[in-house]
Amino acid sequence: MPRSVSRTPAITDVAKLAGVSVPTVSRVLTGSVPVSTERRERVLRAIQELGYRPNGAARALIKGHQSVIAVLAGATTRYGYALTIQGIEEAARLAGYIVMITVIEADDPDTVTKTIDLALANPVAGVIVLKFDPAGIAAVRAMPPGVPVVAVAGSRGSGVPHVVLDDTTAAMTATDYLLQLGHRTVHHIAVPLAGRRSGRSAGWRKALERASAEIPQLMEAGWDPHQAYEIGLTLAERDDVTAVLCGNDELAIGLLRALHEKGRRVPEEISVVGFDGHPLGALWSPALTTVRQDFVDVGRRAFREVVAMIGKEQPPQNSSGTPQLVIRESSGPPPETRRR
Amino acid sequence: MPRSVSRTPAITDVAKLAGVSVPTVSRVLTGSVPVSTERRERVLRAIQELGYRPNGAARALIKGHQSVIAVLAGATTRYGYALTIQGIEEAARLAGYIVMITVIEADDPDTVTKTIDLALANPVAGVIVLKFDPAGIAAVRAMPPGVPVVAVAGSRGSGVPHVVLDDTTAAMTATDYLLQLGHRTVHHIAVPLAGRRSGRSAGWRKALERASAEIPQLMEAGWDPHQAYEIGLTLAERDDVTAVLCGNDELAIGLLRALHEKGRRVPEEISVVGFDGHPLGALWSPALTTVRQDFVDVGRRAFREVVAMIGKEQPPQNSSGTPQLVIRESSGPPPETRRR
DNA sequence: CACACGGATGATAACGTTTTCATGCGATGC
DNA sequence: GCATCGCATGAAAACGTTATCATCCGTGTG
Repeated sequence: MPRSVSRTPAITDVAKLAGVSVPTVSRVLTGSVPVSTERRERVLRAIQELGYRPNGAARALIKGHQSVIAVLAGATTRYGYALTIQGIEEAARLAGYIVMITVIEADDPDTVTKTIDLALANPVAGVIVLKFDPAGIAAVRAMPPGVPVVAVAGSRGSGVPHVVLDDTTAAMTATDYLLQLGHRTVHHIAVPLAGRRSGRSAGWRKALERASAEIPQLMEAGWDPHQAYEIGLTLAERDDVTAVLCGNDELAIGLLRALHEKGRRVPEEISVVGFDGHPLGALWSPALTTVRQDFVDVGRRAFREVVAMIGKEQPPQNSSGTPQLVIRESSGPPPETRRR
Repeated sequence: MPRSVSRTPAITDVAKLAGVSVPTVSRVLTGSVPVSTERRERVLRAIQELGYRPNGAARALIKGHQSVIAVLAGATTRYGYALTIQGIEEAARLAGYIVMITVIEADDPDTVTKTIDLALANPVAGVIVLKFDPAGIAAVRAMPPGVPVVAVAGSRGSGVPHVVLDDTTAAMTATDYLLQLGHRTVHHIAVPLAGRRSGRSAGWRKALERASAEIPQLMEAGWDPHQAYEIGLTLAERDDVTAVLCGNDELAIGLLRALHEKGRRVPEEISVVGFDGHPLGALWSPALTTVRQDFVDVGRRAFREVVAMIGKEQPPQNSSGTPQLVIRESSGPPPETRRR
């Protein structure tokens, strides 16, 4: 009979029931040192009987080394975010780590610090910050020193190690593609943070500059595709717009809807290119041309990097994933070219 | 100068530097007992200087009460899954808890048990299982006794407390709606697990039975919208199909694409209704009629339930969220009615 | 036969924090 | 003016586990 009904069994209870010492039970559990078959079986039987389960806190305390990776993100449900987290989780699980998710909702320093403190109140081995938005930037800035931290971002940054998903190159590829089709210039509906430092907007601008094309006013949308829809309604009235690069596929789909409602034909009159490779983009009519980004892979790389930091090892060579232009139905030559 | 560069500072280091006892530092940290202003300031200064950060494992060990909630899920990126996790995370963070995510990849007992053991090797207060698929069912089954666990599912189940998202009612609502429009019957493309116990398929069947309508063969698709697309290609050839209820919005969009390619008009010839309320569904052409489910709310409810279990409190009254039929462009009366 | 050796085992220390208990001290009540 | 009380503080115990060290026993070697 267990000594106390209310208390969860501890290793001492197991040892007592099995008639062995506490360290022997521990040895059976960890398998670090051989234990005679007879005792091992007695111990296992006692564990079974008591429903014993080692206390993780005590384990973590003595081992000093933690096996939890904290992920800080401004959101979890957006396509790129969710996929990156998936990559982190998968790599972590395979390596025997567990991931903790904490959403950074605001970007004012106080709230961010409070949220980070909550996350870091638990024993974490390292931190991965999804630096895709202002909240992510604030999180990186608010990280206390001494904690291994890696940022995942669309472009390289300073302060902490960055694992990048080369957004700049990706946006240049997409913009170049549209220019080569004959478009005079390419308009751009950007996701937040697009202002100055977003890799996507930077790549778009750089490609236009290199081609000496006119650089139109950047249109900033939020994350909500409806905002791109609203922008699209006004864009549909303009006949100087023949190609639009969107900051992500959701925005592109919002834009497509607006153009459709206004009777503008895609790609005959206007070409639309999205960003990310959202699976639903392929099922639109017209199917969305996009730049596929390997978010899962960047998540895996971030995990490897943070583990290397923990172990003070040399980080693995940080190949940034190659973006892939996926040409589908929503892009083509501009109307002028067609008329020729 | 800190004593050792390599070691992270502990509470003893703070106490030494501040010239107070260890418990006093602890009292400053927890605020449980008043400390004289002078000492409090010395302690805070020492903490600042050392960059001290309390060890969560030691805290968890002594307090006995953990503040980590483990979430077990078959996937994280699918719309409903991601939103449920979002709801859990939000509620948890506000209550001072942190969530750990672990994906259950396979559904064979061995792998599942191993994954759960990995998750439970950490100090967790309770577990929430997303029982939306076979992996989730396997996880619930493999949970060791003694751990507070709540399942989130589309229909009520046994064994552990369930927080439900009344899929059955939702599917009945959608099916009734289509029948009332005049459709002779409603076809159904189901998500996995649809076999016998899925609430969605059950509701669809029940509504047809109640209306004494013919019950067509259920078509089972995976989670990939392309499978619904494939099914749609064959469905487009049949003229006995006038209404299709899909197991989720992604499948519905795959179906819409197939019908569009085959030149079948929606909703004039065929009505399509999705499930979940995916934001992109509203931007399709035609905009997708769907049954919106409040996943975020079910996540919140699951969290409250598991916290109640931990504290042995009476669980909050478990109102199952009311599904909401969102009628958009993809559904309408059947062709016969229109001809009249 | 004495001795070293190796393998299994138990006693004890250690991890870093909070809680409990005891102490000293100034203020208060009779 | 003495006993009592409350308050801030420090010493020590406690949480549950693993690591370290010593011990014991059996075996092989000289």
